[in-house]
Amino acid sequence: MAKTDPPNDVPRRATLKEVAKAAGVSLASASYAINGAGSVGEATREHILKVAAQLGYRPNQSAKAMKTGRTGAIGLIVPDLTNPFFPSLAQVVIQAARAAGYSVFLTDTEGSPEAEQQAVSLMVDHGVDGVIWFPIADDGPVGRLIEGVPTVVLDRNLPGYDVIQADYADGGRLAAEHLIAAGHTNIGVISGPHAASSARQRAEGAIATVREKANLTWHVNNAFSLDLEPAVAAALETRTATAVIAGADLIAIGAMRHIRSMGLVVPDDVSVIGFDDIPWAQLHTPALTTIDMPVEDMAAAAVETLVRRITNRSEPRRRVVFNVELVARESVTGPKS
Amino acid sequence: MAKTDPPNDVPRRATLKEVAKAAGVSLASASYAINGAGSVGEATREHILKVAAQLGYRPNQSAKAMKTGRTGAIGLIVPDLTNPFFPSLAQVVIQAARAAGYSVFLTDTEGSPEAEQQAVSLMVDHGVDGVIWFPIADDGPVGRLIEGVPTVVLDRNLPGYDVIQADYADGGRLAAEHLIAAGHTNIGVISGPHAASSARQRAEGAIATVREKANLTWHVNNAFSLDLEPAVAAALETRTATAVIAGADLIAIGAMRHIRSMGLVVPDDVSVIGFDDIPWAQLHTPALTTIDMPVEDMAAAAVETLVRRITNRSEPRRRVVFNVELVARESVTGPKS
DNA sequence: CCTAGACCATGAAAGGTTTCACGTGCTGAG
DNA sequence: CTCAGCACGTGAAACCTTTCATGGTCTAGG
Repeated sequence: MAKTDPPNDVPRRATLKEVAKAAGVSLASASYAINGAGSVGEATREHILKVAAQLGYRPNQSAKAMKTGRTGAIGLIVPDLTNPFFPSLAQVVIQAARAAGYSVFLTDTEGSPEAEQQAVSLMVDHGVDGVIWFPIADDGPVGRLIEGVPTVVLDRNLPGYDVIQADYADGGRLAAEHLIAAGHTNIGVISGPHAASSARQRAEGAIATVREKANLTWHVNNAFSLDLEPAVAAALETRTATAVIAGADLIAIGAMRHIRSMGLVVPDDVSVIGFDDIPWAQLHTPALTTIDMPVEDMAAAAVETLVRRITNRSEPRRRVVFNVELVARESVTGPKS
Repeated sequence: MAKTDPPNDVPRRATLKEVAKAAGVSLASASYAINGAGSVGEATREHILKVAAQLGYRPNQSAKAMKTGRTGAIGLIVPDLTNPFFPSLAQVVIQAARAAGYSVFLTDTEGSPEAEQQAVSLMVDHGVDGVIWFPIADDGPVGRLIEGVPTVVLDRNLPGYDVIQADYADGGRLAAEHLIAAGHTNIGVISGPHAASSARQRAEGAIATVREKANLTWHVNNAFSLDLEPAVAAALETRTATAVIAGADLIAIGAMRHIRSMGLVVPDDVSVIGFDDIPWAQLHTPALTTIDMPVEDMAAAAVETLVRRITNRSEPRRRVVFNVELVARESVTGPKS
């Protein structure tokens, strides 16, 4: 009876040593040839490359990582994949990373700081060269863990990190102006959780402008997603506002559903404006007027910044703020006369 | 002038050797203590653990991987993150994987076989313990690359792999029955690209049933997403069908938009039924009747199967088929009398 | 009191790669 | 003709861990 011989269904990948031997050169030369570094004669290099290809050589990344300290992986940490904004972001990040030769660990923190903590730690332990982090809240214990790993922070201005943001305050302003220009004077604001600076900025931008040029009928915060907080529902039900600015498209959509369930119609009875321009926004009926930010550019900038920092840790910190713009659709009209 | 001293802004993580030295034990003992393997006295183990914690020791995964051949990472390959079906899937996979101690490399193949090829190869090179793969088409060159890496295939029945599927044919049947029960006799079918067996199954299930109990007015395939193929638009414009079965919710939504742009209303003029039950389906106006499959269960099953195969490569192949169900909403009514 | 084992602990090899420091042999300038 | 220097190659160390084989100490049974 043969004892368990090496399973031949799992063809071990060729090692560099084997390539070197097969090519009749030293390990060092093989390495140099393949990495294009060192000094190898043109003829030898080609020969080695040919042999390597023949053997189907693929470098063992773990070993490589051990020597170089580079894993070729980056992490992307987002709060909630269920919010369509994030897949859009992830898609571009993955694509850009791939172009730069990196693979992407994706993790979803489920909106919970504990999960965020755990996720990040798993990721960092795993050995990533850098992290793109879209924090749930402004800060928290996670910041410490990431210490030592190049990190670019999306959407929030965390001191000490590279930061990619959009000009939310201006977005809030734009939204308010748009409504005011349409003739609204009684405007309500629903904002996201104020633990997040982004939500604050959006709200503050809107509120400041509304206060200045119209009436801020009410302001509720801490709305999170499609399911409306009771406070939000209550505010909506006062029917005192003819227009609503929501801190996110998801919130806006939730609000519109609620409004409809009250027997009112958007935009005839109440105008609604959102934030993010998620893909559904234009698919919704009525199509949602919203504030659009250049996700693609932001994602690309994030990757680019991260790669830059990975390759040169002493880069000066960067903070890039992208402009937002209003995209007018059907969910806003003038107030009922 | 000091020559560039070791950068102290990047605190090198403690190595196991350092822990061992600090604890006054051998490297081996430290390793055993931390991994809970080998034989270490209770007292020593605790001491080592304490020292390790103090030093903030985190094992170097690359080194570990090199010895053990396990990277603790799995890959998830999906066609298109923009289709909300996939983020839902990804979310559960990531979560389940995390629970099992794995991190997830996510990659989006942009619906293109070349990108798929490149993505997979990058991933495999990177060293993943296994792959969950949602193929674009039924087969192709990628299959070869994955050879040697444990793989579970989602949605398509690829021979030789572990497979997780939903019973699409039955879904098609369900959709057709539903329409017929509502009184429709002229039914059109729009299906996805027939290169994908899933699309074929959906269509075949629907068509068989329609043929049997009503009239198949027309059938166009190769629809892909929101943007309708000209052929699809043309079919819709014949206005010969009072109900349409679409091979995916995204297709259904695209169709509804087109129908509306023709001045017709869903469901009064045309009933529409989709496939997938993506989150938008219920948010859409009118809410979309669709075939729901248990994404969470499928994702969890995929991870579980993969982990099983990783830890025991000689597991028998599995093929799990999940039941689908129809969720009735607003986009279907009886035909106009 | 002796010895077999149990129990702990350790040294050292191995795993695949990069890279430093060095050694050849040749070219071309003086 | 000599020798500096270049181009090309190589041996070996180092990266951090796991794990095998081995050795020492102590206990308990005979």
